Amino acid sequence: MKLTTFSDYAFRVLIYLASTGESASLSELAQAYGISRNHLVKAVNTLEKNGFVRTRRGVGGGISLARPASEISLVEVALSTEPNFTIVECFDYENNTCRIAGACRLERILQDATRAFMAEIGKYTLADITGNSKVLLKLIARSSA
Amino acid sequence: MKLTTFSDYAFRVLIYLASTGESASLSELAQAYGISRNHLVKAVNTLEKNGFVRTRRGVGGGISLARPASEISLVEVALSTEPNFTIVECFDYENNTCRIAGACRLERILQDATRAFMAEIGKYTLADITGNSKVLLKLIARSSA
DNA sequence: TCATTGTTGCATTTTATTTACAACTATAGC
DNA sequence: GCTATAGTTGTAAATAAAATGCAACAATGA
Ligand code: SF4
Ligand code: SF4
Repeated sequence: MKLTTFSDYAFRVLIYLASTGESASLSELAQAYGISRNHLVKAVNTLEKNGFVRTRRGVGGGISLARPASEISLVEVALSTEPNFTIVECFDYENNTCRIAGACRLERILQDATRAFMAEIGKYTLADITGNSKVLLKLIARSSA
Repeated sequence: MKLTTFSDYAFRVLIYLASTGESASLSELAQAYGISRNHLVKAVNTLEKNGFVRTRRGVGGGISLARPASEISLVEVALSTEPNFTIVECFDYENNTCRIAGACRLERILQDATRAFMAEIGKYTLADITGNSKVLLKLIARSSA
């Protein structure tokens, strides 16, 4: 069970933007985390399409938060970046082949468990996880030096 | 985010055994769910190694529960069949490359969320999800006919 | 007009998962 | 003991999903 690194990259972008409080270019983000610019492209794109960040092309452009960090719920982010939450095949009603789907009580339990997972993440906003922005930025600066 | 079908197959095996209350052969299990015998082999093997089922070779052999269904916690099963719960890369301390690991608050939140997921599953035992064994067996019988 | 910076779509590589297979060992019954 | 049954083991192939790379493009500000 894991999230895609795609989702995690999206989180890292948001964390960076909220920590600096400024806008940043794709290249800057890539350098900050030591990951290829290409990897970030899609993540940033998805964030933009879902209204979490604003982007501006051209000189002086870049990526910035579209709303205050305190209004960006972590669960919303996860829901929009993660391709799916099909924990078991029966969750995908259309393609299910399991013969006991419908009567299987495990299905419901796994749904509840997934909801519990989401609820836990939903307790926090981007602001909650960037209160220690100085430490975060220091770590990033040190590694990217 | 998803569990491997490997884990789900393990659950299906346990559900079947608990529902019939008898032992079953790999072939019988495969036929019951309409999945290839080969797929089940590893799942059953893992279940055996973790003490959930007992196996007997030879004529009249087969697979049966190693303990009462009421003593088989669903979370234990998931923990032993799922290859890992590395939600994000920093969970795997050895191979982590994320520069903010350690200071990142998201890490802790995701750990809590995972624990919440587990706790939810841990509320139930195999007995809890096979109270409707008749319905389950009927569904299986109908589809495998 | 130009350098900068994000956008888009596609191709490739890599990894994880799923599935298949075959030779092997144990068991029960005759 | 022989034989059919049934699980065991290790490996390999196929598939699917994710991760990564690239290049041509479009917008923007100086
Ligand atoms: S119905 Fe039950 S056994 Fe079948 S896929 Fe869903 S959870 Fe698994
Ligand atoms: S430290 Fe934070 S950003 Fe880095 S991998 Fe862990 S959760 Fe993701």
